[in-house]
Amino acid sequence: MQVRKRIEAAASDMTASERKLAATLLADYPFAGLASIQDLGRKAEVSAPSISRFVAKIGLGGYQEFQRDLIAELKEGQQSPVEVHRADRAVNGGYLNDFIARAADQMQVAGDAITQAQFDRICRLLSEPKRKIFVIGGRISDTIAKHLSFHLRQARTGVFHIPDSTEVWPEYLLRMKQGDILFMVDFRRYQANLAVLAETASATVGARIILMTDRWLSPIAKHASEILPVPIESGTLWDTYSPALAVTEALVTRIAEDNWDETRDRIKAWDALRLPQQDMIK
Amino acid sequence: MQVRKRIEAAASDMTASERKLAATLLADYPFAGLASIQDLGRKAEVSAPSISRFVAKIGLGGYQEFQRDLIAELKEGQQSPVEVHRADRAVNGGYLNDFIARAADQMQVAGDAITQAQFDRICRLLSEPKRKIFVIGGRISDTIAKHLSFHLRQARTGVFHIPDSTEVWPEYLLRMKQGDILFMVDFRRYQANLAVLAETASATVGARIILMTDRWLSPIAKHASEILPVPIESGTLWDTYSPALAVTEALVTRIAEDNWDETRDRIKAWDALRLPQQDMIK
DNA sequence: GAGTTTATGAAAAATATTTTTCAGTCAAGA
DNA sequence: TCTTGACTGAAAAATATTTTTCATAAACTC
Repeated sequence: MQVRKRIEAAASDMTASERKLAATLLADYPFAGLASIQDLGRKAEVSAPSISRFVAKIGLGGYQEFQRDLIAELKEGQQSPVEVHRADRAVNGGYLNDFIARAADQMQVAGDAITQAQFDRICRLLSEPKRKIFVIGGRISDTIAKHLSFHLRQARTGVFHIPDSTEVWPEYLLRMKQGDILFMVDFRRYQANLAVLAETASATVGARIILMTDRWLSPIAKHASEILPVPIESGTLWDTYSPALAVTEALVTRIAEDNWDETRDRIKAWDALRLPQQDMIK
Repeated sequence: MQVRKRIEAAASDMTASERKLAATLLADYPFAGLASIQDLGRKAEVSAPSISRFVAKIGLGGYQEFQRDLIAELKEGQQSPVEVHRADRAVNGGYLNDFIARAADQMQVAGDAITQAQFDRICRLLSEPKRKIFVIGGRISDTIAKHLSFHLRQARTGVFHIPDSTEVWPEYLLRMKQGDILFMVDFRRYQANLAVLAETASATVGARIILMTDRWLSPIAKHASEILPVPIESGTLWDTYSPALAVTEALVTRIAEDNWDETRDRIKAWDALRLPQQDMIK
């Protein structure tokens, strides 16, 4: 139940100081309740014990629980940017447009959650030629990981995409050296085997792990030295990976731009090898 | 100064656990910071002392001051969410945000370019249980195609992802019946072999081709009965596939929602088979 | 590879916060 | 006016929270 409702429900049966308290609380709801019990006491001109009793009276376990509830409400009620946005353009509707608007908003959120410095740092790490780069993702998110490794491979040497099958993992682990990068993408419905891989790579080999994950943080987080948090809630049945893809693309594009000379040469060389085969079809 | 800005400002000079902390904080800003230092520590997989030091580093007097600031911001922002949001955006620029803004624009374009009627029609085609669905993409765009087939497979039977290697294609072609769907994703640097596949499938087998492509229209277009045009120019060195992914996600989400009962059952059955293996790792 | 620096968390200490106890106050009724 | 009972806050006690200290581990440098 909402805290506000609880207060209203108990209103008929309140003492003088409790009413003072209730008024103070509701006058600046829910922020007044976020101060310490002392501060709130001062503000409402009521002693701390009265507050303690009040909180018990409205059926909560204690002042801390009371605050937790308020925060939860606030978070809940926090009008998501999506809603704000949608109100903005109320007109255009349609399933697709709606979906896209949400995805676009989540992308914005991703942009805000990743600092510029972090972005630069990760680009730099992925650019250093001495480090090898190993890339892997989860069942679904491997598509994102593939995108990364594919483009990274055009910009530099030493990029390996680790296959799904755990059987060949040791082979890749053996190839890793200290300081090499293991870039992992893991979104919810985290895979236990990826966590094991992370553990091994960081503990045994000394690889540096860069993790792209959602806000609940995959268990890999504890081994990671860089975390790229990306929102994935689309407000629908399934998650959206568009923000993750956008961030990935931003990374690889930046890296390619920074190393343009090498990238251009590599693409050229690569095309020369690929084109003759391209039309080969039975 | 906003706490978020403080974090960004200090980002260049952070240790590993501080970065983890920053990521956690920003991923669920500002609510993550409203928990107790212990809880936050648990969430970010970092010790309480590290948080204490972190808070000092970003120039605040202590955890309590940090929380007070967050609450003040929250209260501030509550007044006029839209304005605050806008203001935020304007300031922070940077490569990533810039990139994301472009991608978001392109997504809008995609939304406008696909009519609601077409979107619905394609969803319906992909939902009809009698038609089998074959999916394939180009070298890079197969990422998008994989996403489609993966999710589609959760909503229905008879979904096949055609592998890269041309050698096995005939096998798939033999399996196709008139009226089956061949969903192809092909962006510039079109692959000749895909065009051949399209030609064969439509002329010989009588499959219906749905094509997702960019505005230059892949050579497959002439065989396609539905074309989903998606913009891919990012204004940078490389193209962006975010709009394509967003459209794909919109499709599969809509389809799953429309066939929710079946989808739910399939996912459940699927999980039952998958979970026991999930932890299987050497 | 040895030595130095730096970062980290466990434990202890310090601090802040909340709850309980308890004595005083006040109002209502005899 | 006295008694009774409920309400209140000061102070103490109990808790929870935060910060400091310190030993260890990791990373970096020469």
